[in-house]
Amino acid sequence: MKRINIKKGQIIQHEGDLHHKVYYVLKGLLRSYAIDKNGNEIIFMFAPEGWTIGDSTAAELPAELFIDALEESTILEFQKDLKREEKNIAKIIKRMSVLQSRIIMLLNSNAIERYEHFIETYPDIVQRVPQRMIASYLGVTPETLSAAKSNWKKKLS
Amino acid sequence: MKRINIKKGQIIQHEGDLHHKVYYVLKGLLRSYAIDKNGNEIIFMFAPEGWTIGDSTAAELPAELFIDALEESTILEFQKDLKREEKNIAKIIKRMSVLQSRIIMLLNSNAIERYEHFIETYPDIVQRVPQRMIASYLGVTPETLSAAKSNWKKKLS
DNA sequence: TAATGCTATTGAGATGTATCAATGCTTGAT
DNA sequence: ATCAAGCATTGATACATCTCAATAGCATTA
Repeated sequence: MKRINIKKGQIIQHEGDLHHKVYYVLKGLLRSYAIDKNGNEIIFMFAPEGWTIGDSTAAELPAELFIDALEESTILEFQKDLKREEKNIAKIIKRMSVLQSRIIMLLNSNAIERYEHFIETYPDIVQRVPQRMIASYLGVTPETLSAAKSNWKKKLS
Repeated sequence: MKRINIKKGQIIQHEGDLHHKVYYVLKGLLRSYAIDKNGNEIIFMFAPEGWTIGDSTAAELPAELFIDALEESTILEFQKDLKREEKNIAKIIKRMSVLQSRIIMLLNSNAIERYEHFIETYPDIVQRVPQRMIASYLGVTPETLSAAKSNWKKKLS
């Protein structure tokens, strides 16, 4: 276990890396993301204080995602270890539920519904990341999210 | 642990059920699905022989999904049990990887790319379920999937 | 102060997908 | 054999989202 300070923009896991580690965020904000065939960032998750990131893939497999810091952060780095993960089995199953809910949301909701759900679920993160990254997390373009918000406000008034 | 035969169409888990069980498929084909606000089925997963279904949610939480049989099936029913799941931690983490990949696919691919990926990944299932259910799993309407396949074949020739 | 880069917004037009209706096909039941 | 139900396909139209370009705001830096 190692305590590490990382700067904004610093990448701590590259796609294809083999030796997996798990990161617990003490302070700051990290994200994981993929790069698609057109070079676009696809944001998979955000990890603020108290979250763990880098744990959804098997240690034998190469990482599919990059992980970097969106703010100056302090993290704890752990070696991947089934024994430890066994102790956190309840937490892992809870995270599976979250992934399941997100899949169902992606299967049947539109841009504005996804955004509403996001701000309800992660109100703190909304303030801390650029809107274009939220758009990426939601699976829409920044322009679409902006327009959807605009229509949404009109409707409310 | 109980061995159970179920008929095509029979529902073995209802949304909102509290006491969770896990089902291992010996023979046949099951699926899990949600019903959205418009009454549409949203298919979350298929489970043919050798698969486990009903394990992605915490036992304390009410089920979000229905589970039923798409073919006459034989299953083993287990009580949910963290001790047993600890032994399968590697399997659970592998399933998390699958969910992660599916999310990334839903975030950035269109109907035909999703379909291509599906038939490569689950070639056996394609033959066994109606196409409208595959469309639901992919997050598109049956009409869109049908049209996408048609365009796709034209492109190939 | 001015200049640069990053971001959010807006609009126009193109593309993808949904909705609705009609048709023909297959399957299972009577 | 007939009938009914479910399914896949097709086409027309509406809607959602994407792409591209222009603009303005804001922060950082020269």
